[in-house]
Amino acid sequence: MSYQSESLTAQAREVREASGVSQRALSERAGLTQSHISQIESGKMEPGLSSFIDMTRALDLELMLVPKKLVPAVLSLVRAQATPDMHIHAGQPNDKRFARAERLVKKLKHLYGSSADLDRIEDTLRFLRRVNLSDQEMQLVRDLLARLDRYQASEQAAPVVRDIAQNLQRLRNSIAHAAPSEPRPAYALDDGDEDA
Amino acid sequence: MSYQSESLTAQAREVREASGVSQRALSERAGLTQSHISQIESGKMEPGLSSFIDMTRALDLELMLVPKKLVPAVLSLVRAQATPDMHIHAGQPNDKRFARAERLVKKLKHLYGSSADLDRIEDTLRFLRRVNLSDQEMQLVRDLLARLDRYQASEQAAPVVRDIAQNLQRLRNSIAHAAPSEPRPAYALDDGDEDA
DNA sequence: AGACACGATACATAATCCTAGATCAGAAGT
DNA sequence: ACTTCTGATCTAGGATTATGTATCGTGTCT
Repeated sequence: MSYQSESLTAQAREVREASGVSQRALSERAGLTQSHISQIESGKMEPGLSSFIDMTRALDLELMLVPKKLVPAVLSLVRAQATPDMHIHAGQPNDKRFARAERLVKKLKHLYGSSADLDRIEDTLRFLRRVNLSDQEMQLVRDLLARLDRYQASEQAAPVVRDIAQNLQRLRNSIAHAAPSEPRPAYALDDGDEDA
Repeated sequence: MSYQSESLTAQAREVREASGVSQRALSERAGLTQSHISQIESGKMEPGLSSFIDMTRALDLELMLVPKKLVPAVLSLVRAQATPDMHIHAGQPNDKRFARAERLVKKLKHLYGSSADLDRIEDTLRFLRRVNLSDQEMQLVRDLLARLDRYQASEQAAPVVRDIAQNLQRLRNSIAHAAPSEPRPAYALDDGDEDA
């Protein structure tokens, strides 16, 4: 079973993992089952072309046909853009966003009293602030903070806040546990446009 | 069934046709059946990923995963090479002459086996076909093709074929290098127009 | 320890790919 | 007219994919 597609499926997996998307989450977005994705990624089964397209599109990738001669050029193009920053040192306008978020949390604590969840959020934000985030990760943070902003006044903010805290922490963990020296995904993961 | 892969399969078909390869010839090289290829190309069936890879590799194409963001860049790269210069325009009576010539070459390859020279001629013809030629240039091509026609049956066609190949390539190079189109596409693509 | 999310695996069922033939109409070449 | 080559279709049958659901072991977070 020396599949010639192993390189492609491996790339897809790298991108998925680098983006912090679980097989289950991906399966929803792509319209496939988790078990299906697992088998594809581990090379236990050869996907149909359309399944693979569904899967990669959900990862913000496009499957393209390139003349063999141009493969090296395309590769270098992709790699160049692939790892623009990642953790390397920090930031910029994001700082403002974090500052705003931290102020918001403080205000919430003042208004409704501290809660474990709010503490957790505060904590995690402090951590995330000094890590340089990929575009995708930053997008996630942005979304979560936007949600926090939206629900701050709501009556039943509690469960939402809890969910946000969880998500932030999950992101933190994925970064903290990312294999130390090796794991730069070698592939792109930035998308970054479109907010919804 | 609006498959999301139709664009890819259509592209593959274009390349196949542009290369003058029949479905049957391709089916041999790719290890698939002709009927299979027909159905894939006409969108009547969705190929498996590995079938599609077999098929495209036999066409000197690679299936690559590209971040959506880079798609336009890659596309322009690919187009730059696909269209060496293209004085654009013109599908005229010359087309017929070229078609005939290409068939002739194919026949020769079939009869006497491929040779580097025949390959070169085939290649060059494909290029010249889409270029708008001056009367003088066209005259030259006409003469060369006539010679090819004349000597095809000859015992010692080899040196003649070689000479024709050389002359055609010289013409091609003069056209390809004349155009000042772009300084440097940043990714050189030299499609082998160096003389040998 | 208990709860939970992760990926891997198992299994039955449905769906479809893919092969291996043969055939057919159309375009070309002889 | 006859031959040859092209791409499109058909038939069957065997192989593989894909779904749905459920479970398992591992690790992490409460």
